[in-house]
Amino acid sequence: MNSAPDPKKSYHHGDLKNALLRAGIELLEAEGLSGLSLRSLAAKVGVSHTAPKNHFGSLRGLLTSIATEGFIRHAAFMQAGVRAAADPKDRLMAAMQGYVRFAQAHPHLFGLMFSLQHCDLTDPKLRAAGAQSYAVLINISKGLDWDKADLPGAARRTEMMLWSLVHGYATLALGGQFAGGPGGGVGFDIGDIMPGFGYLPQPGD
Amino acid sequence: MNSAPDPKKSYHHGDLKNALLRAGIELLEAEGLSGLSLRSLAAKVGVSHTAPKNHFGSLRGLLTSIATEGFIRHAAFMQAGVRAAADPKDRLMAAMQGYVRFAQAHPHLFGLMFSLQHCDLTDPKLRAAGAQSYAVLINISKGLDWDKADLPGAARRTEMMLWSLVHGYATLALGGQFAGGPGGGVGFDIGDIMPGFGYLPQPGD
DNA sequence: CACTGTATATTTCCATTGTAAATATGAGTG
DNA sequence: CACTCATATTTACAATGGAAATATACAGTG
Repeated sequence: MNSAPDPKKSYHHGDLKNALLRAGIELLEAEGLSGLSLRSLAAKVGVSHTAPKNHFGSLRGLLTSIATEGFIRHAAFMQAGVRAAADPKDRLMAAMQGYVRFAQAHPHLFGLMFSLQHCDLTDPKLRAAGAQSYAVLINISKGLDWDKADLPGAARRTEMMLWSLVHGYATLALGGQFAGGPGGGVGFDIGDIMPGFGYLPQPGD
Repeated sequence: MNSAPDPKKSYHHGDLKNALLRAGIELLEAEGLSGLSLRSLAAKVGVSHTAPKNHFGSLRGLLTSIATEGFIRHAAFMQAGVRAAADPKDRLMAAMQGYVRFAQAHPHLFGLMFSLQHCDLTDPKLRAAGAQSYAVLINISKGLDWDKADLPGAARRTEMMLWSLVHGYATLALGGQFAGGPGGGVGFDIGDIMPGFGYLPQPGD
């Protein structure tokens, strides 16, 4: 009846891969990347120390899967804020602040998601999940009017500008680069450093 | 007579710390962060595998020192471009492009410099070096006129906006996030996604 | 010069980690 | 029931960071 069998009773776990994934994220968020090893994860779940490798191939594979799940949650987190907003201006702010707040609430996960060293950046699932997060920004950037809105490739310029701005802010704030120390006060919100935009009429308005 | 004694002749190297630092950066840039271990570095320099620990305390200490040197080079690289530029608009572009080009030319070093996990972010020398890079952006951002230039804290807003934008762009481009894959084409230059600025008269103009 | 203290470097040793290979388990199928 | 194969475990090994003890040679002092 239960779709998830009792993990204690059987030699075969039944849902070990998902259990490892969930526990892996918990371990990452609790102890940071250095606290998440194949062996510590196995110990936490209560299986042999090579079990994770069976499901993820390697530590790199595990971290790639965790980062993928991170992007899924990241996109959903932003999207929830966007849905709750009324007008284009609020939607824009909701997405940007959602981006930053996710990073602050899950610093280690966020760090892993954009790490250039720990994940397999060519993994299709990871790329697809990352594209989903990007897609949220693409959507809210439609119709934004600024001084590059008349040039060729205006839409792509706007997306890239927004993503660069919010990602840079989130990353630098996390590292305490603005404050002179990790965790120090930042001084300004993402909204305070974002250029003001007008809005062009969109199909459907 | 030589300030750097022949490293082959003596039991005591004489300048081992600097030699380790230089070789460490080489190793990092050649093989990535995973290829830079205390032991591989010691082997490259030709000393015992615990010698690096004597000078840097730990792997973390070594990486922190390398990142510090990275910021020094980063700031100098940007500053050289700024000095070669004539007017404020060129200086702005030179600093921004210098930031991005340094990241592209030294991806592993750049990644380490802004890593949240490998360095001791509280290290005073690291923080001072990072502040030097920030200072270059602070200087070129003086007098920039945009739609936040009338609000309180305008100067700090402008600095943070520029740094966020250029840092986000450099990071995302390095990870291939714009292109759908690592190393893929980006599409637009940093200048193409930067808001246009006016210039306010500065003391000394 | 001889003696000694100290910074520098090496040797030895250990716990942890990722990974490979061989082995064991048991659920599903005929 | 017997067979099969995905799933897990056991065993083993090389590499790493790090601690502690030891060796080396240079600088200062008599």
